[in-house]
Amino acid sequence: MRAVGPKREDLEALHEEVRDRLRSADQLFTTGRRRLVELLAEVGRPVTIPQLIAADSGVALSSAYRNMAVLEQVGVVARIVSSGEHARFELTEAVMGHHHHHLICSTCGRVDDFTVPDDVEQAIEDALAEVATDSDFLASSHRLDLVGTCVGCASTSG
Amino acid sequence: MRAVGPKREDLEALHEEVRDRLRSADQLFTTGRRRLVELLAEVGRPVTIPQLIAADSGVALSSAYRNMAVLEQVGVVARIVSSGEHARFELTEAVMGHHHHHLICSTCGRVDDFTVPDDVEQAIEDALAEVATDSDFLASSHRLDLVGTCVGCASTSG
DNA sequence: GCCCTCACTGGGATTCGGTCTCAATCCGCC
DNA sequence: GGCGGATTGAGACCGAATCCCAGTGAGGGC
Repeated sequence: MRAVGPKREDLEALHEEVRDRLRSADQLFTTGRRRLVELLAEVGRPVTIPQLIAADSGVALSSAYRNMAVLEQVGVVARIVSSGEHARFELTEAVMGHHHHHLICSTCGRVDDFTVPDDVEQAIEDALAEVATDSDFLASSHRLDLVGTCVGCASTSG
Repeated sequence: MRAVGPKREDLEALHEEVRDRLRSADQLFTTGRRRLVELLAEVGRPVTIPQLIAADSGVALSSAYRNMAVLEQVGVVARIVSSGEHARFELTEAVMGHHHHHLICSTCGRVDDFTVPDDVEQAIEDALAEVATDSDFLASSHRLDLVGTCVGCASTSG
């Protein structure tokens, strides 16, 4: 029983946070945007716009893409372009409050979150800081993805 | 003076390797495919098809994409979809002989290669192996990208 | 609570990266 | 050198994502 959605208070705190961020950018916290945030919070992993529409037929394609762009701009959602297919969206680490990485299934495209132990994370950050310095590169973040085959695809194909 | 291209012998060894891999898949090592491999070896970092065509106007769009797909299939080139823009291609670690990661400029989209110390790489692999086990995920590879701003964009924008 | 204004919505047209089609061409083999 | 099949290249086509614009809803002033 995973990804059954956040507890009530968490959801309200999340909406509060989103509302503030939108206001700071002179944007309204409309019903459609609220719905997108709720859907993303419910599924708890990166999903595509078609998936969101399938889950809630009341969401319009163009509005979904436009609102995702707005929410991305204010730092509420992150866009993930893992392959050539549909882009995926998830709530950012900034609003969810925990740093994580992605398990990417190269067969079905599914993406899940995972975390690594703090000491490994620290080692990675240290190493990357050095690389950035050596390369005259202003690093803002890092991405660590694990690419392979998810349980579902593994059992289906083999 | 970086990325001025590989030494003569390296290039021939590379062509040999590519020819073998293509033959194993019942594919020909044609002039067009040779040209693509040469161009990729010359630039030494992930580039888009339009960039390759700009560098060598004798390359046709459809053929370039088709041949990249073929070369990808036989493990000679890797496709990188860093953002919503053009996909980028580079020679694989298998034919170039060294494991590396990517510096991605979120402003101009430019991608460069970098490596991390062996001990850090090992720590990452160990941690990921454990994650994969815990998640019932069959991992085939990992990707570690550093996202930020490259020197060119940093100096241009201020 | 009501109206007025203006941002937001949504359906379809449009853009654009990438793939497919198909006749012409090239390559490897005999 | 000639034959047969794979490859090429120009353009048609496809699909993801964006743009356009008339209609709608949200929030502020009264």
